[in-house]
Amino acid sequence: MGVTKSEIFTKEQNDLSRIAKVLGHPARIAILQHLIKINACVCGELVKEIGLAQPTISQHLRELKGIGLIQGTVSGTSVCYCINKEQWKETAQLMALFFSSFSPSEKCCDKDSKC
Amino acid sequence: MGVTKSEIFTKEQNDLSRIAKVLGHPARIAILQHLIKINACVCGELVKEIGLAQPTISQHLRELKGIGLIQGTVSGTSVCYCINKEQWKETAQLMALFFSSFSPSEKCCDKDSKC
DNA sequence: TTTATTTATCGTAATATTGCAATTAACAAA
DNA sequence: TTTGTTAATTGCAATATTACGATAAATAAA
Repeated sequence: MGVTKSEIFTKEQNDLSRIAKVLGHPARIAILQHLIKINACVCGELVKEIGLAQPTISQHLRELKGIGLIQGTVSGTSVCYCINKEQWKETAQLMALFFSSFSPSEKCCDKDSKC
Repeated sequence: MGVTKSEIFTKEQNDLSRIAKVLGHPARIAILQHLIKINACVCGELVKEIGLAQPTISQHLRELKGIGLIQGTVSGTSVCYCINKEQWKETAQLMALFFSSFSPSEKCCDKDSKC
């Protein structure tokens, strides 16, 4: 049915997967990496930098804005985008917390272990 | 057109987004969290634990296996799943590296900064 | 062998995503 | 005002994802 059953999951699971989903496209990773590399604002250069049409970039920017990872400031006819420091930190911590929740133990799917 | 233009992005961007995409569904986060919580193998319990049909869970498990985050061991008629330690560590490092690539600087989209 | 159990696969419907051309909106400069 | 520039929005086509019923495959138990 193409529709995710969000209601049967916890807020944490939905929050984390929402962030991951937005990061789940190479163009959006590329946009973030470019904003980081330039270390300041970028306007329409992203369209040239990434090889996608302007409406497509605009759409990806909106999704990144949707989870707060970037922010845009209007400056004349152009818009400056940059990383949102606070949200970046929060998101990084959320991810780090998730990955650190697993600590390897010996008994797992080994040949003699019973399930 | 619904198809991602992977060829215009770097391997790093494609790898990272591929992982994020798989993590971008609450059911797959829930599966991982349950495997972590049980700290050992789980077989068909996942179907009861998560509220989705058996073919749906099987499909999600296949995607998680696809990026190596979990592994399955056949045991009689059932299959034991657990976290793949090595891949988990590697994935965690890849994510951590990405998030640590941004270090906040002062000049960014502030009212007086020129783009 | 027959039956039961468990998981993977197939097929399909509903919905979501990706990408772009065309257009609109907003502003700056003549 | 008119013209040009930049970015967002709209509309649409192609493809992907999600979910599940039905079925198949594999093994265990009777």
